[in-house]
Amino acid sequence: MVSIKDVARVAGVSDKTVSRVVNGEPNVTADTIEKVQLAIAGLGYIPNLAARSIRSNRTDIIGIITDFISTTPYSGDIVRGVQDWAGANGRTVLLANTDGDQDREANVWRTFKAHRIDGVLYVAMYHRVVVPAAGEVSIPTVLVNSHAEDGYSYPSIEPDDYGGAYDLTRHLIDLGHRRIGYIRLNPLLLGANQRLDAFLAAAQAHGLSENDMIIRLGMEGPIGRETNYVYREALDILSLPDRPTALVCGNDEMALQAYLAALSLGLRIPDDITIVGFDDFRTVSLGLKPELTTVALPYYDLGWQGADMLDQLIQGKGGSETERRVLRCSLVTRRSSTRVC
Amino acid sequence: MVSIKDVARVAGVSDKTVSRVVNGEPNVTADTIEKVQLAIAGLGYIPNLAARSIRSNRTDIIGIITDFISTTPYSGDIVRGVQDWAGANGRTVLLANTDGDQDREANVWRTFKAHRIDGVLYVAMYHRVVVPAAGEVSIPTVLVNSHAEDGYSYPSIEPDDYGGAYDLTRHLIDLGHRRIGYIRLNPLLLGANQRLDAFLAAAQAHGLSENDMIIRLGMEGPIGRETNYVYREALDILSLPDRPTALVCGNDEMALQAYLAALSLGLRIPDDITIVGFDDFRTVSLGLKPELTTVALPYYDLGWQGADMLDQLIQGKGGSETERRVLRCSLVTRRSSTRVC
DNA sequence: TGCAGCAATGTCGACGTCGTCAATTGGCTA
DNA sequence: TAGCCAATTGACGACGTCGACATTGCTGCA
Repeated sequence: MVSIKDVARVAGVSDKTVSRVVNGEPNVTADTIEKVQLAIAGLGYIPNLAARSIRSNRTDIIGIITDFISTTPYSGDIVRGVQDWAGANGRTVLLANTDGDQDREANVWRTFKAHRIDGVLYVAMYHRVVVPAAGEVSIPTVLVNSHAEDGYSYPSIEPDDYGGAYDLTRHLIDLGHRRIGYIRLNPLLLGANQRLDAFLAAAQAHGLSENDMIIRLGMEGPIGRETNYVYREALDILSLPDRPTALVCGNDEMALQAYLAALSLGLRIPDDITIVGFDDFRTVSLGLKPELTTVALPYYDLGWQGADMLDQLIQGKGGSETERRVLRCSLVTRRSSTRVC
Repeated sequence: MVSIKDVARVAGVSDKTVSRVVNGEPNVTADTIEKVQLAIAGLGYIPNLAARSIRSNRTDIIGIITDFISTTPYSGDIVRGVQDWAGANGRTVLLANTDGDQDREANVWRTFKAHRIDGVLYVAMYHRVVVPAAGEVSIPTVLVNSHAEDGYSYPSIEPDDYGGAYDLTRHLIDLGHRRIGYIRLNPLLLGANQRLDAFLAAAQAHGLSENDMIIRLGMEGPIGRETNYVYREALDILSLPDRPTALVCGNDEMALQAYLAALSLGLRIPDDITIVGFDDFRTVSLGLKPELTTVALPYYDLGWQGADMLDQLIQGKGGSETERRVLRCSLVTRRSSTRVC
């Protein structure tokens, strides 16, 4: 591998001068710069970041740790957001996945520390934090899509599930729906309760009573191995004598099953039944016909802004150690929801 | 950060002896080993891989470059396969995405070279290769989910779309289907032609004529911004007077739209119409009711085995420079396909 | 003319690790 | 008892880069 000294020799200057040119330091003659750049281009020299890092104690590498989320379709966007931030800011991204396994997680932290990375984005599906302290030094960490357990304090960034679900519910009420079905997410998921609470709060705030709502559990069991009742429950709700006019699903994948149930009962969407989802998982939300009214989770921004928060933390900018940022989830109105006539 | 010398001081030995213990070299007293390990544990020492790498010229880091694929739901499994391989083999994974942009791609290669990574897995959706030679040194590279353009030779690993589509078609024929609809993928995709060719070959081999097949284009246009005709075409095919008994979709997302079209026409799946997909994208294939007969793409294995091939290449094991590996796609029979009565 | 002041460039060593080779110890043989 | 060998341990330098500091040469001004 060609080193800075090779360049120096070819350019007929000292290695330090090459270093100056490479790092854009001042006080180098235009003439010298040209000589050096010529040599660099000729030799195809690329600075060795490892060597640089052992001097500077910075690697410009950030790590992403994912748990189960890497098996879900969502994760891609978070990671992409981080990558794009990194690309725009001269950083590189190390990726590791734990599958929710404690030992693997401990290993990942060790590896990241061995690489002396600058910081970690911990992307989880759970309200849960384990940051094993392998040694006393710990790495700046931002939690993405989750927040710290009580008693721990890490900066975090999350979607505002509550706000999104509230807006969604009000959208339905504004359309005149007064009898609404609701199929719940797996209660283990962080967003499950927030979404349901917001639904109930919005409904009550607009004068609906408990009798106006039909709430069913769509899934339960450990993440990745849950039992799924969605289709059955959807069929059931939609077959009720006093069928609701709208059906809210915990997420878009549940909405897919609700579609299938509705269609197989001969119901038309949205004429006979309004169906809405949550997540704006586009494979589903745009794949369904009519396209699905849902709430967009800001996954990409979670990644991008999470990376930005992490950067603040690394730079030691004030206040970021405890920041808990929440990103808006915006209602996406499509053709699956309509006014009650 | 605590270094090997700190450990040496605490343990009362030389840095070299600590190095020996850390790397499991022979000829160290059990007594010394214990002293050193005690000091390591006490200080929380973790070896600095960057420093190690500038001596050894190996980083044990492999890079993944993705293009558009990172925006598709598939990529996750490939990446997970690579990560799991890396975890099991003591490597770390650097991740970068190009969004198909030439400049970004060139940058990514530069960055990877700057990190002196051992090799690259280039994960693409296209039959297309650009490996810009920034300088004369090039990094061992394996193409995943694509292969080299004519004239270039890189090792590659791909799914056997042809074989999978052939099996799928024969499955339908075995079930007695003699009139079959087919909705094509975007012709830009590598698998599109292979799947169609296999379909035609299997059909002809079993005595079907061109008149028995209704072939439509489901999508066209640049990746990520294609126009989608699937729902319309599915409605059209299913409304034909001599409706086919089975409908083959280019992938599972297309099958989703076919389901919706069929159901909205009041057809029951599979009683009135058999529908099959391709990919086994589980959000869809298991989310559909009845669950979808499809062909599983070995994405996870593509990642794992791709990483393994890359490792061979890095180690310089013979023959691997031109290997072109193809992985079987296996038919997954579920309830959406049934015998014609 | 002499010298301060500054720009341009170079020398040297340190970062953390490990390969090379030398030094030390203890035991065993002749 | 001298001599030898193997096992154990340490001293030192090199990897590629850059920070601290030194050197060189030139300009401008008293």
